[in-house]
Amino acid sequence: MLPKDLNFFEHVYEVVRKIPYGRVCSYGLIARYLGSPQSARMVGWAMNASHLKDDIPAHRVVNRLGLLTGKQHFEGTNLMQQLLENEGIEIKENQIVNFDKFLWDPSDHLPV
DNA sequence: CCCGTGACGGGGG
DNA sequence: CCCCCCGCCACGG
Repeated sequence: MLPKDLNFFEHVYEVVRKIPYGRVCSYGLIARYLGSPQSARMVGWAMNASHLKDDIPAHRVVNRLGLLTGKQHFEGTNLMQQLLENEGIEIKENQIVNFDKFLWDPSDHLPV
């Protein structure tokens, strides 16, 4: 799957929809799972466009260090953090505490 | 058409 | 910790 594929965004959305409640994933892992490891930016772009759809848990996508780099794109000043905290994820200084415990890698749970 | 700008990530200094 | 460069590519000016 290449980002040139017109359905790249849709494939990203399919993966994001499968991130379990209370877990998070990174842009890079999603790109890697889709066979386009260099296209993490496009995953971010897909999230940017995802606000049109209401069935995509975009708050569960963070950067590779567990930082809430996308929070500016959510309403208000703290919606992304609040949504994650509602799912039992602790955040300190914009960073998910015990990130490795919550990280969900699609390659470990979804078919190739 | 070129160019700057990114919800990114890896590499190097 | 800081910085820069590169690959990636959609979008707007």
